[in-house]
Amino acid sequence: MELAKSFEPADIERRWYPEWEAAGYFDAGLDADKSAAFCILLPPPNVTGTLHMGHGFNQAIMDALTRYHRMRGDNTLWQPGTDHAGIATQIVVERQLDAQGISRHDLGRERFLEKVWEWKEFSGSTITRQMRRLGTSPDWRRERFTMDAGLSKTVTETFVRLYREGLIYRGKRLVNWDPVLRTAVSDLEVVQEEEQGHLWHIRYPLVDGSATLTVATTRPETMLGDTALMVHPEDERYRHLLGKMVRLPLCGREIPIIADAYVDLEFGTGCVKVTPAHDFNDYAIGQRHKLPMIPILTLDARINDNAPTAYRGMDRFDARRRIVADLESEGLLDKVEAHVLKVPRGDRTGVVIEPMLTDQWFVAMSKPGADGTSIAGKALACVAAGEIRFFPENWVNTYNQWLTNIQDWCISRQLWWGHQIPAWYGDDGRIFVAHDEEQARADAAEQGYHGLLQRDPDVLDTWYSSALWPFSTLDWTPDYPACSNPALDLYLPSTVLVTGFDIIFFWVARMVMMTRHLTGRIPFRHVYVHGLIRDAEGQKMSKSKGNVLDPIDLIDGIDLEALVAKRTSGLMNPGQAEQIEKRTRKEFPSGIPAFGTDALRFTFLSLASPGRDIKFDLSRCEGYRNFCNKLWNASRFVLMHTAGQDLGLALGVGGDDGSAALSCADRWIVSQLQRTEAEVAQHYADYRFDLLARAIYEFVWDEFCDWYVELAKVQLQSDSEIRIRATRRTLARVLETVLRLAHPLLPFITEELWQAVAPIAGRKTHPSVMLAAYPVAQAEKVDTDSEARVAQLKALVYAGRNLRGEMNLSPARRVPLLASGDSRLLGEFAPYLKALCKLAEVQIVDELPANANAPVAIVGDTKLMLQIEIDLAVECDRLNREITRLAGEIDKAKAKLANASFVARAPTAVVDQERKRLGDFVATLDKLEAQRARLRCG
RNA sequence: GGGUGCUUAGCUCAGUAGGUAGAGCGCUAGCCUUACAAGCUGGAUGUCGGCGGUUCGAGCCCGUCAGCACCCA
Repeated sequence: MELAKSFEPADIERRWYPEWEAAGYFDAGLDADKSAAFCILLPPPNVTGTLHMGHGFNQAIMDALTRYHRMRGDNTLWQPGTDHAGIATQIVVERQLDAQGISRHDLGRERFLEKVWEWKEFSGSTITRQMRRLGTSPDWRRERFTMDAGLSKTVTETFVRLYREGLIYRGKRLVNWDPVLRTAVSDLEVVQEEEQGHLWHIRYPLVDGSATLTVATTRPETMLGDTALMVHPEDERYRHLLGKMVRLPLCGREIPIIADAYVDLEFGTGCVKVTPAHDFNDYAIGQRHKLPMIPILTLDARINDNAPTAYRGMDRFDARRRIVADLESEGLLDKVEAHVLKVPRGDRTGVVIEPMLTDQWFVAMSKPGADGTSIAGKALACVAAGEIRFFPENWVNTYNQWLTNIQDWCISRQLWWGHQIPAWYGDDGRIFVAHDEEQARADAAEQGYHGLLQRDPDVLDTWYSSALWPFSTLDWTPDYPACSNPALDLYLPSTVLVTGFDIIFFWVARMVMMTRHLTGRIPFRHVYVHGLIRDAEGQKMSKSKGNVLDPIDLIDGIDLEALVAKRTSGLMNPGQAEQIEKRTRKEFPSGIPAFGTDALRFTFLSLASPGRDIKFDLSRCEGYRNFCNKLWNASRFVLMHTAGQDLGLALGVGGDDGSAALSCADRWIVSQLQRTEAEVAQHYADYRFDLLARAIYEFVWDEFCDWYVELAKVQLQSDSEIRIRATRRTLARVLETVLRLAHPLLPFITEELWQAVAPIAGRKTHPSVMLAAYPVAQAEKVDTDSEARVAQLKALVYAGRNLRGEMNLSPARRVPLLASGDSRLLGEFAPYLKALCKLAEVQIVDELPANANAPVAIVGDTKLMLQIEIDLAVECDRLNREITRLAGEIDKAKAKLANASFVARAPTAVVDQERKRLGDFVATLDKLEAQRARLRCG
């Protein structure tokens, strides 16, 4: 088979993926006889668009793990699927309709949902197509969607169970309300952002007219709903006013002055207004002091009829301006200060969130369930007990801290896209939670209600169904564990969850809580938490910043114009287009070249250092594309010298042409390979993909290509057929092993090369490398003798090359070398030295000629002399520099050894090592000085 | 206010038994050496954020300060 001169990924990728998939190689392993099972759940991508770099990163890791375990022979499942992403998806579709001038209300719920399903089909298939481009190997036949019938059934079942257990309840509470979406959102969906605002100082007159109290507020419009003023109980300034009434400006209502230690004496005037219906802290205070709650906003954040007529129907921000103006004209505005405050905004819409008193459904987090422990308590316990481990470990703190201070989870959303809440209401307000309407009706009849039933129109928070993902995707049924299935038995819990730290709360903690509570099992054993992919400047990638990269564009390449067009289209704020274009043209003046999937994956894995975000660096990607090319060309070399040749594969070990024929170099590279294999296994166990990638990179490039292949070239010139065969065999087998070793990181190139190399190496055990056995280190092949000898050889080669460099010899110029030292060893090394140092010949002598004006290098007991006429001054200068350097090292070593404390307290091995270093330095120095004397340097 | 992480070569980052500071990219000199110019060979570049402590010995452990980033309230 003839390989192209350089690595061309596109064609290879196009060919192999469909073949793997069609052959069923990704299918779940369900072999009950195997002891090991490995499972990863794909964090289901949202069906809101396309994959981004974060997905690529996340999936490169998961696919490496999956392929690794599959090759190790474990029962293996990578469970794929997508998430309906309630709010996000509904927004996308609504925006599309908006562009046609249609609102969802024009369509009605049913037709709107049809539109969303159409979008879901389109987006879902885009995502899975992109995943295929990344070479991922999940079991596509098991693909699930959070709103599939089976998963929806699980949602309903668990909701009913938790309701009956008293852990899901409905109630009127103050919740985070997004007035644009007109839905409640959970605490996690609100981001607090620091913004420049104002602090308005407003005068509230006492009813008795004796004085006015000044209150500082960041939200003057909420005063319409004030039901008290509040001061600190120990605040001397106000103590005499406690219990008195003030008149609420603009409204005329009389409200009391109360005391509560919550008040910060230092902030503002030390006197604050209390609006229990529109502020979370005030809500708590209102309950403590039994204050009335007066909501003053409608669900779209306009002033409602509880307010004076003048403000009714006004938008909250218009009302703010108007109220401030009115206060000013009444002389009640004391002053306005600039003030930095935290503004709550919806993470999807960016709109200011309004605390709003509404009826919602909640999951009780810290209330004990039927078994006496709470859902959050269970989640804390299984991590504390070590059943679930985090990598890196310190994320446990974040997890614990959140669960310890957790609030009840608001799970109802006033949306259409999602799982509709299985609750039906009677005309009398009674609630019947049931699996379906029929059952609700039966329940109602049993309780004596025979009237109309109306289903709750709301849907569940997307994360509710996501929380069930570990078992819902494995076809859990309500009869579990009495009734199960092989996949559920094998893969719950899964082995490791691979995810970014940004969804530890949203998803990880909730999966632990729900899975543990509902199935009694933990959802997964390990949680590998990785960082976020950022742009080259460390900025978060986002459409609005115009700095997103599409992983597919790094694979296929993209020209500048297309990239600019992509980044500037569909912006929420088209005004940003110009700047985005400018930046893009500056950062990618010639677009992005095609790196191929393997290079991209290798880049992701190399950058996956724990506890660190990733500034994505295109030059790294380029470097790993070059690495792929290196591997490709090394394989070409090996194939050139082995294809159609006799490798002596049939000959037994120990025979004439068996392992006895292996040279020192052959044994050395095999030995290094074992060490690399062992190292790789350890890095997989520790989830250190950065070190893993580097171990493979260094073995392939630094040891195999730079050294072994060069040494093999010499051996292939040997006149011993036995030696040549052994070399061919070593080349082929080491390469074949490397291809298997690297396959989980570089699936495509390794497959393509393995198909050519494995048969030659006599190792075509399977139709695909992804099914072949993963290499396992064999301790008996570690050969410290040959390692030491090759280390010596390397040192001589380095010394020879260095001499050439120092003497400014052109690489084309071949010169003779004289060597003195261990003549047996030098005899063995001579052919290698000759080739690797580009020498005309290597002559082994007892003593170097005394009076030659030639450069000499000292390596241990060996002296190397290049036979060239040189400028005496240059060589003396070089010797002097080397002598000075050594003298410095000797001084340091001597000082260390003269330190009695060091000799007495440091471990013997360290002291011995230091003595040896000193001895070596002194010996080398002596020889250098002798050489300098011979040359009669000045 | 509470918490976490980071600060090592020009850039991006490794350095997890405390024992002679590393890689890639970039820079530089020279090479189309029959696997690879996406390459080969040689070279330069570091008060390991500051200060203090523990230790025979600190990039690594402890304390403290500074700067940056993020999370929670």
